[in-house]
Amino acid sequence: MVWYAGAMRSYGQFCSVARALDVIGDRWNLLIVRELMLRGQCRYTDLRAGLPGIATNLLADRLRELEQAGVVERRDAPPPIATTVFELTERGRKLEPVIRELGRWGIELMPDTDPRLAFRSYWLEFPVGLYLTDRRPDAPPITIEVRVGEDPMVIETVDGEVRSHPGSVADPDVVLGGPAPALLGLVTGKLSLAGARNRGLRVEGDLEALGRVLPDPVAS
Amino acid sequence: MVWYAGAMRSYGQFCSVARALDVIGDRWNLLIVRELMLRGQCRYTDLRAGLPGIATNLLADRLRELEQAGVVERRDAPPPIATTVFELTERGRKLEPVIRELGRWGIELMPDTDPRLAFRSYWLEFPVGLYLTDRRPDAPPITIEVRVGEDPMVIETVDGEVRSHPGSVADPDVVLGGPAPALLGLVTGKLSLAGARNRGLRVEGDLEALGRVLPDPVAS
DNA sequence: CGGCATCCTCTTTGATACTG
DNA sequence: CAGTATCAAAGAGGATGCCG
Repeated sequence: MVWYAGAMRSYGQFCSVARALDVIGDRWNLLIVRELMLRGQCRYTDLRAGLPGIATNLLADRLRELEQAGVVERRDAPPPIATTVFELTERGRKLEPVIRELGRWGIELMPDTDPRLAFRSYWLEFPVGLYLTDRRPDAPPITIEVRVGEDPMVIETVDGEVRSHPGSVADPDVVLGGPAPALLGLVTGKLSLAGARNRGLRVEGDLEALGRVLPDPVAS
Repeated sequence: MVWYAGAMRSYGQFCSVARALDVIGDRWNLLIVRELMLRGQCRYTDLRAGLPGIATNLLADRLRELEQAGVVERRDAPPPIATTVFELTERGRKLEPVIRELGRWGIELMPDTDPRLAFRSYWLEFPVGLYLTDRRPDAPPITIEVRVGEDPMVIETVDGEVRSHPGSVADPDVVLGGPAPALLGLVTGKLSLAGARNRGLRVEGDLEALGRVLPDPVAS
């Protein structure tokens, strides 16, 4: 069967914004890029797990289109693994500012609470990178383990920067748990520590280490 | 008739990138924002003119959704004008970084030539702001008139910055004309002045003034 | 005119089932 | 695991009509 890979509907405008949207403006496309950006190499099944609700044929279509547009690369992993992995190309990685600005803009639209929404812990990496800063870069580094959603995540101070990534850590300075909206409110400064606890946040460990990276809260 | 304003399909994810796309991810939405950002207040008909190909019912639907989401504001202009105008709200204006990063990313995907694409001269304002700089901010200001597409546009140096806006100017230092791809190539540095002329660019006036704001070309 | 609403057709999406 | 096949529902595109 031949069908010329989607033909890629275009706005037909000589404008770089419109051209960008020709390529990554279709539904799901930027979320596929988000997944690959946050998790690196992904298998087809990993992507499905991070994109709840996507139809499997749509994911296959989109990956083909993004590959053709030079945003995504497909590689057949070597023998021991024997599976296909997808990852961003250089062009795809250049979408990071777009995704980050979208995420920044979307923060104000986040619901205070809605238990029906899907959640993956690594989605918190964007707000963590945007809102947390190390106020005492010369002090010894700290680590915070976040237990929200399925998999744990680590926040750590490295050379004055605050990084985060999936995974666990031995003997963290702080352990955070509870519902995602409470944690997000704490990270963005929309909730104070007390306010976040009211919303179900659980905090164990060194509160001073936590305060070192949190922004000043603007509300309760 | 009741129809609950589009119900606004959602990805259903607790992620600010997904939330942003819930609101401005639908087809045409970001281009509507682009139009309002570049042109300010617009009438319905102005928007249609800047969005060739949009179905009229879709534009009406989208404007209602964007209004409901607090991105766009509708105002009935006072008696003498007696028409409705649309403009961005504060939240809408905050989309500027998103649009700018999209435009930056899309530059590399622009075709070298394609006469079938629609074009409006004010669409050049994004690349102008991204690529042109005043290399001699202390020298007297200069003005460049661009005659590409239907309406003229002015580029001028103001306090060391390069600004652009629709309109004309008396006695400009340089007048540029010709096909849009040639002008874009010149602005982004993908074409030298000679290369742009080969592609149909017309230049009249003070070449030195022009060189003062252009980037170093990276190719011919 | 300016600002839509309706009607119709075509394409895209979503849900589910099935396959090498 | 990495998709393809199928089908119903929703959305997009185009033409036209309506009303102040």
